Amino acid sequence: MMGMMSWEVGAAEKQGWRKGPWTHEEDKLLNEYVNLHGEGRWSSVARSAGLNRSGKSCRLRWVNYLRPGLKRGQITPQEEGIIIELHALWGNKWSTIARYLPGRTDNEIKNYWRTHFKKREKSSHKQEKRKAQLLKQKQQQQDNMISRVSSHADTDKLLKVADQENHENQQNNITVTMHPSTSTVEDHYSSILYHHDNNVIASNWSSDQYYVVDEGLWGGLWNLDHDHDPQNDHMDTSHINQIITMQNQLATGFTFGGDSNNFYNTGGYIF
DNA sequence: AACCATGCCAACCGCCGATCA
DNA sequence: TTGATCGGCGGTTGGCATGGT
Repeated sequence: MMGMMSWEVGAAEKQGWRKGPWTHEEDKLLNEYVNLHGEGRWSSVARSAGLNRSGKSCRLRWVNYLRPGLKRGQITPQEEGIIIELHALWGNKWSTIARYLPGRTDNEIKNYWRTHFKKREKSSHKQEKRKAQLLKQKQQQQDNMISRVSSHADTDKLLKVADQENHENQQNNITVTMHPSTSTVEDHYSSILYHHDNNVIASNWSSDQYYVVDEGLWGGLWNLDHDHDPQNDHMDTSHINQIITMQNQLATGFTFGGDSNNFYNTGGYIF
């Protein structure tokens, strides 16, 4: 990456860029410049504003500290709940999670998570190994599912896929439906629900989520690798909460080690 | 009072993908 | 097509504050 040297902070010292905490004067210069010319072109901001800082450093300072509308102070219990839920959905996608917490930065959320939840995460490290094993085992099964579903382009065809799945799963008493809240074909790809005796036992929501049903019951592992981007599909928090509620329902249907509110780190079968 | 552990947070690092000439 | 540049991301570090011994 030699071409990146002028941008990389790692080269800051070689370039003579200043490092370390920002001074009030530097903040003032950056603020004035961005207010006048807008965000972007960070490397020229550094030069034009008379800042002896790398463009990357300027961007970071603006995004995490100077940007208008940033919230200060402690993360509220409500916000914590959202962080927990969205982390359960997407893992360490801090910038994605931050989009659902107005005024909070990805850095802030990341720091908060590290401070408050990292310890709990460690305890489930062993369980992660088990999950990885399961993942490998089921990869082939999952690939088959992806190729089947992604070959269809509209809802009718997707419903046929569901029928096909139903037929294949008849022996196990498993039925397949589409999640009722979906409105686009893309959503349908990621919203197939699996039922057993009228109970939802698995779903395909989110790229990073693998919902494993009780091994004794079915042994299915599904992940449609739907690359969910909240900016593109305009999903709001209430929709997220619907999904989370659904996930909690799913969780209670599994053989979980902890309560459904804490399934994200209980070593349950969602990961 | 001094030391240590821990929490917190701003800032840096390294990498990757998009864009552009 | 290729290399340079830019923007953004997640991971990590280091310094300060605070509380306990």
